[in-house]
Amino acid sequence: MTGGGPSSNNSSQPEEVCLVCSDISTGYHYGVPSCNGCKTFFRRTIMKNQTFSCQFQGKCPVDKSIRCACRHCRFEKCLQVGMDRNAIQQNRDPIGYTKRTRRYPPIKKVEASDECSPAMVSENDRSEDNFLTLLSSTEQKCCALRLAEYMPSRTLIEAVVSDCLLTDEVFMAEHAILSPRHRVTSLRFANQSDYHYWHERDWFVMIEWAKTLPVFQSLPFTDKLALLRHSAITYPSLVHVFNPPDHGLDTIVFPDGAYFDRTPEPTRPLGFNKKKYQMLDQLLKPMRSMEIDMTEFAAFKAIFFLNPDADDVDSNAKKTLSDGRSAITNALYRYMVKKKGAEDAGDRFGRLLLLGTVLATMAVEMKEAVLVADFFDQIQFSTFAKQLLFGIKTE
Amino acid sequence: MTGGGPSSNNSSQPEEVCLVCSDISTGYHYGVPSCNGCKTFFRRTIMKNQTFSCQFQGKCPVDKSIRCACRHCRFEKCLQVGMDRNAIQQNRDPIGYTKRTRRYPPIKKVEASDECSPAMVSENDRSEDNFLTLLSSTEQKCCALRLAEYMPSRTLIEAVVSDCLLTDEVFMAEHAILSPRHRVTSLRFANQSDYHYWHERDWFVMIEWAKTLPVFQSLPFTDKLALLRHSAITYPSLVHVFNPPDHGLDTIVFPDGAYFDRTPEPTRPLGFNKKKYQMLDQLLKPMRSMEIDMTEFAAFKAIFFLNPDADDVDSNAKKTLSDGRSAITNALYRYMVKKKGAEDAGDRFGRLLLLGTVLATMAVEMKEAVLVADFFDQIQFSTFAKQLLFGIKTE
DNA sequence: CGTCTCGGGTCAAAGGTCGA
DNA sequence: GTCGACCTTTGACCCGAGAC
Repeated sequence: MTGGGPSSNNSSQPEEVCLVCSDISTGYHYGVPSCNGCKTFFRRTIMKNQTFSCQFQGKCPVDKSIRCACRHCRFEKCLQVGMDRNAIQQNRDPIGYTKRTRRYPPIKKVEASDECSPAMVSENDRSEDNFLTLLSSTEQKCCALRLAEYMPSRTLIEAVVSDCLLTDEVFMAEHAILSPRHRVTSLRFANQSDYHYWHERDWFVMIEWAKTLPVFQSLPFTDKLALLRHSAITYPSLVHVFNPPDHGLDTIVFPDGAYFDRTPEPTRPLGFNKKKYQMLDQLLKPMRSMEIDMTEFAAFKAIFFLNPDADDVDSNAKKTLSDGRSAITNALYRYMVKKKGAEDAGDRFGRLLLLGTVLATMAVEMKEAVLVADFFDQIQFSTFAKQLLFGIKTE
Repeated sequence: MTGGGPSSNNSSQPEEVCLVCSDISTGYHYGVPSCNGCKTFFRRTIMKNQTFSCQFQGKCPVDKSIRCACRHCRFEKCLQVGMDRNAIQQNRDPIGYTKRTRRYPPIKKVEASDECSPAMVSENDRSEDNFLTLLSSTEQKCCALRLAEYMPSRTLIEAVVSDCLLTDEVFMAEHAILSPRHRVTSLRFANQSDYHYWHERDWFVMIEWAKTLPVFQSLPFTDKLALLRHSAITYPSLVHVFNPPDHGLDTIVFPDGAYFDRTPEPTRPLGFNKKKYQMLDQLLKPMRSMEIDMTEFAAFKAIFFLNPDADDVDSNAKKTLSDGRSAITNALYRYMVKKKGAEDAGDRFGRLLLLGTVLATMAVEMKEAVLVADFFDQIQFSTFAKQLLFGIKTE
């Protein structure tokens, strides 16, 4: 370049700056280093012979981010830094025009990443984001399956090794249809068999859901069991809390109209009531207050399911789980930034992850077999559920 | 072919369609082909910072004919199809037609922009950030006190109600000096009395530390006890893990040279070894790998100490705790953004908060008195420690 | 004859308006 | 108050004259 090249300058001053708004300058315009916007703004104002008036006191700051806020002050600033109105050429021969291409090519640049860097979203980020989308759509299928009539009778081992139903299009088309029994016709206080019924359904769906997770698929069989066991109590709770029907901050209604709330049930064991309050106060209320959407819920469920610190998980699996979890965490965070803006995302993300402590607490407490018994009373579980909750005989 | 009009393309593709409501698109808005209505709706929602909630299940269809039926679902759809909130600009100068104009509130604009504008931080943010700085300096005092000789003998109640030593300049100047006993001269495998000794010291410091927290100060006495009890096991663990001397990813060395690592100790109870592994594998390794600094540690400790879900915390205190915790969470997040950049902050923040699940697990498991006994064997605690771990007699 | 700069023109996509 | 058809304004990008 010839020595005076605008950008070659000194290394310390890589870009010249618009004297009007401090944006990056595109060269000298009307005698002043300025950006494209201020250049065009000045020309237009002169050409159209416009006058503006300031809504305030004629002292508005003019900055890249707010340069459009007050045209009067922007134009004043243009003059003040020395833009020369005589450099405007009133009439010129018209020039040919060309059709321009879309400003937004199919790929969106998104992600606010400041202009300085290449700003390309990394390949890795993109695949994590795609996975989040996938998780969300899987979640919808889970909802459908949960409300269907279909309910297999099988052992835990059979459930884990069998092909995944959620990804079986034929099966889903045929069976994943709302059962008439799973519609709210009237509310009634939930009894023991309601709890049983929905827990069995949720465990069934849980395993089908788990089998869609690549990280889960890659684990050895015993680690799969360990994770499932670890989530046996928390998974259904999460599902009950998140899924409709939503009856406010202190009532959980099952899809068939059975419900429970903070009403104490003195005839039940202490452990039962404690569990109930915990779920309502520590999970239901915060989750509903946050108005978590399906994508966030799907991510949340997966993050806490893929727990490297779950009991009996082999140490070889910890790294896999930890990485899988991170991928989802990061995608979730980016999702929240997009949805709520960077400012609120931090708070929201923090709140959601802190709910993990509640889940962890529930998971540990319910490991005490006595509490399980309290919670579910003396009613018999299916073989499947017994194996899930209490382990497989051979152990 | 550039020759064709912008949208006339081929006759087969006459109109582009709004990805939100399937109405006719008027072009790309906020990154997405969309109609005028959805465009304006999106802008207004962001500008006014509105939140909607769905009356149904958050799955309302959004279509030209019914797009106004559920604003929550319409906005969700906008986000889902990829409308970019970063494309929203600041308020512009009104282009007066005839009547007066409406202005939106200042709008918040944060993120990446950093360098350009003063980016006025909100008053609230600033005070949260200041508090974080304070936490960090308090943490340094805690370290000093921990390594001092001074060790009071008092009951739990006396400890909680007495004036805070950490903020007593005179006391600190006189007593917070490194004791010769708390220097590593040589390493030796930790025995039972080493555990005891350091736990007693850490409990002592914990209470002095807690008394510096305004939120803690504002609580009723019984809630203070509940929080302290809840952190009785996890607080010392955190301190052991974070504080020097750092001997790598699987050894904890107390300041006086007593150490422990993954060496199994078959003569000890099972609970003891389990606890040890948990601490080393689930806390020490992740925390040291992350290279947490003192500010982050200080915030982390406070976030998990101020646990609204701790046992026996009165429901009136939950809100206070929750807010106090949020303030720190937010400040911590902003700190990480400043330190690591917006990109890495999400990941780091997530990792740190997820450690909360480990803490929660430890806290619950150790509540079983039998585990406490296992861990500490049969050696006698001080009155103070007994009250802390097992409760005060009157209960 | 390049090629760099700085004039002006263009139009997709921002934001604003106001009757329904 | 919200909605959205219909405005104005913005600015990234283009063309071309003139200087080197």
